[in-house]
Amino acid sequence: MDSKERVILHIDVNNAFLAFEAAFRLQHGATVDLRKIPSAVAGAQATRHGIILAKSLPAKQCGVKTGEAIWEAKQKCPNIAIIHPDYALYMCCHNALMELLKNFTDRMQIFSIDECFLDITNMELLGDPLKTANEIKEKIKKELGFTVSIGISSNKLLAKIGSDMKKPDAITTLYPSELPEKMWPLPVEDLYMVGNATAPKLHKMGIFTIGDLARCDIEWLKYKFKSWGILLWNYANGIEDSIVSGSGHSIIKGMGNSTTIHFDVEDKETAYLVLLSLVETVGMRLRYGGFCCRVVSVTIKKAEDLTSYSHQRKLAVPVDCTNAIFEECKKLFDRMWKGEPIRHLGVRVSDLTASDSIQLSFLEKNWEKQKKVDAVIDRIRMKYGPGSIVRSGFLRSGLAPLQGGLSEDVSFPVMTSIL
DNA sequence: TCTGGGGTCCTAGGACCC
DNA sequence: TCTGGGGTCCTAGGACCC
Repeated sequence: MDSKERVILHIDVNNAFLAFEAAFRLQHGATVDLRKIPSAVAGAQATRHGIILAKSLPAKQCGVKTGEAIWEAKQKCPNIAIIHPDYALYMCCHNALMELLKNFTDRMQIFSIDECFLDITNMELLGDPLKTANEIKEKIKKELGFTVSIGISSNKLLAKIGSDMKKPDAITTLYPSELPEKMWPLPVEDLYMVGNATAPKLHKMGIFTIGDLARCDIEWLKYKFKSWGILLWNYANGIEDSIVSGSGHSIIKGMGNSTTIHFDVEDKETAYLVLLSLVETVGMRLRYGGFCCRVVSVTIKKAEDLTSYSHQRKLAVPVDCTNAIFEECKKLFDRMWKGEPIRHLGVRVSDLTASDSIQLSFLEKNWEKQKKVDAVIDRIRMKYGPGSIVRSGFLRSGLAPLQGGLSEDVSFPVMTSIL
């Protein structure tokens, strides 16, 4: 039995955040299309969130790069228009896009806020895959007002690489038979999973194109990079067979919340307050999802050199109480902090279990009373908004009492090395 | 006026057990 | 006069993605 070749599409919104803004503004009477002038979506400099999140083509032509600071972008492109991000709008656009795509097939995997895989195997009734892709592309442009790039292949990896090859508003096929001609001449850093650390190492080994990597001895790569080497070799040869996993099925492994504080934190009390604001949100998300966590971790990013370090601890019993998590965070923080100025703090919980299946332990502090308090606070915030109940410690602190989004916005199955 | 925030997976080393 | 060796769990850090 030979299994039939699959047909996979990868759909990728071009310059997503900027395109969402542009489309929304045009629909609401704007006369200028942000995509046609030098522009970018970037956070506020005053609160030290000023990096480029998305940019227009004219800005890109000036040399503006995603991830760089606003002042750098302005040096290259003095008249660049800066727009502050509106994540609620982006989630609306995301939802609208996914709704539209659902009409083509339910074999669909949401990959990020602006990316999606469709499995259209056995849908010949729609005609040639190119025709289907074109139909999707035009429908999105007409109904949602932004353009996408689509890659077509027989697996997710190649579809994804394909969608990246021609932009914007384009369709590219990248079937295995096309690899020598289309993919192997590309620089090795264009390969999915070859990042800033791996690329220089490969270069040192004389590997500069994806083809160089594909023709490498796999044993040598294995020796050099362990399991990573095998993955790289497979990817360079277009080998990848994960399924398009239907939306919503992926199991969440952990949740985190972190923030760059708009001033350097130099005392413990302020750090505690920031940690609490982060835990408040994580705790609510945890309870909202019906989870308890067993591992709590705290990350500190130093103001001095922007490097970070973290500590974590596994608890004897899973918890979901804001205070329980906060207590642990404080202990972790005390254990690790050496007194240097802090730019950024993060809290993360993992090793999640369903909250209805946990056992009470007589050894750990009993959090039953706290659970009830959390439940009441959650209900009030759900009904009257996150700001309706605030801990008094924040009142004159100049800090936000809750940090980070309360995401009904599904956390995405996000990128793993096994696509 | 320096560089965000949300994820996943892998590895190495130490503790501890048999 | 010897320090083998396998296994699991835990933690810190690094790599990658959007």
